[in-house]
Amino acid sequence: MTYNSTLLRLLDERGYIHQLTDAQGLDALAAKQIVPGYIGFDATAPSLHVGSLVQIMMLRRLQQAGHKPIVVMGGGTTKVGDPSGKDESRKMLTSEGIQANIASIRTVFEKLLTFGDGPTDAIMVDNDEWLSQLGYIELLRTVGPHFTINRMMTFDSVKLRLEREQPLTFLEFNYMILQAYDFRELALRHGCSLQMGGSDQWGNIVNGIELTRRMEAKELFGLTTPLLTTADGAKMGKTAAGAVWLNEDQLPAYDFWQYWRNVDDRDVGKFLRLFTDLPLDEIARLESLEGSEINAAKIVLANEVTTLCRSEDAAKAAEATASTTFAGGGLGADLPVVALPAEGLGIIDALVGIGFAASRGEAKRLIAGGGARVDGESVSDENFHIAGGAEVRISSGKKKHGVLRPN
RNA sequence: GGACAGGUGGCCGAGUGGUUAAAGGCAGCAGACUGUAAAUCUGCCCGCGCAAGCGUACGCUAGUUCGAAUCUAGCCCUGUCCA
Repeated sequence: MTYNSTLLRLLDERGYIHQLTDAQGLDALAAKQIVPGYIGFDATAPSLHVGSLVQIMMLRRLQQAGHKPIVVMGGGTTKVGDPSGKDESRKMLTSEGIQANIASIRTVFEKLLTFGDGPTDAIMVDNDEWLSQLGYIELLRTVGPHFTINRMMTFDSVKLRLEREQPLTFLEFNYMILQAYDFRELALRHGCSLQMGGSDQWGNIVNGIELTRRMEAKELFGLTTPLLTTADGAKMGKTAAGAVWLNEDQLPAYDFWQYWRNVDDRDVGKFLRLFTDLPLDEIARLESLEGSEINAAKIVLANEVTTLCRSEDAAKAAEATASTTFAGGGLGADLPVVALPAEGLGIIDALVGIGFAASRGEAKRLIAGGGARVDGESVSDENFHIAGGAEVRISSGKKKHGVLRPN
């Protein structure tokens, strides 16, 4: 369908919309007034990773379209501890830990959204503010009657667990109630009328809408994004080194840049639309590049996203490092560096030291497989000694490079 | 509280006394081919050691045995059904 509001047109043409509860209703509302909309985020780690970037960008679009983004941090839900994790994740975060995480996560939002007190300025709230105030009996009496177990059992999150015979705790079962409660609370406190989220949040969002309709007779809207996977079917944001973190102190800018530079050909257009502000005709042009020319589009993607999430300088530095490292075979400034003692260093220690191998055994396997290089030359002798005194380039495979620098 | 089924490496999943550091798959790393892509093929994939080897590891603990992921007991956890 075609939309009248800037908001839905923008979200639609850039590929953010998967499901929408009431397209006409939201379209009409967004066309005539400022719509405060929110998305909830986890506070379990000091940084979000690229898996959350779609949601963050959607808040940015909301603001670009003249509406008000509300970032909801799940401080309250985090406090409870996420029981869905496997055996090890029983750790309960302390309040201080959660607050520190929220502060750290906020730095990224500040790059992508404009915060303040204005009508379309973004705000950040913590659901701990209201969730920790809830009394159990009170909650049961007020929201309890609006949920039937019958219906809760039909939600995918519940159904899948039961079908796979995996444990589903009462705590988790209550998540959807708390989430629904959040939406109502935000509607009352901030006039919030839209909740967005990943497609897995659909059920939670709908619950919030229904709860608020029943309790407050207010009409709210929900919108979900498509589940973002890479072209080869993997979930976004995982690489060799683990998650692709948005915060600089969790992942150096050069590695962040490299993640986007190495994206699958088929994902380039989609990612440009979702993760950059480039105009659509420009994206169409980049996307149509074929063969090795698409690499130019990937560089644009990497630069744009790195600029947004980190800084323009970081993007430039990363690109410069990449081009001298890959094209010239030189040493870029952004490469990881390890000190090279005057007496030199064994190849194994060098590989472990710079983090290309987790253990000495792994370093040896890398060497045996022909993947270890010093100054571009493959090293097959695990006793190889790197002479001290001069800067040396060390590589694991063709993509991971580092510098050994005399100290 | 009871009956039954189960708890294996990052994940899934074989394995019921020695030839099992544990089949197979996925994920990951490297090589070849390329475009710092994909697909494909090949090798690697617990730690230490140049190596023979050593140390850890199959929910936890204690046993049986020359020898246990495999047998026994207790405990913890999960599922299904029952109270």
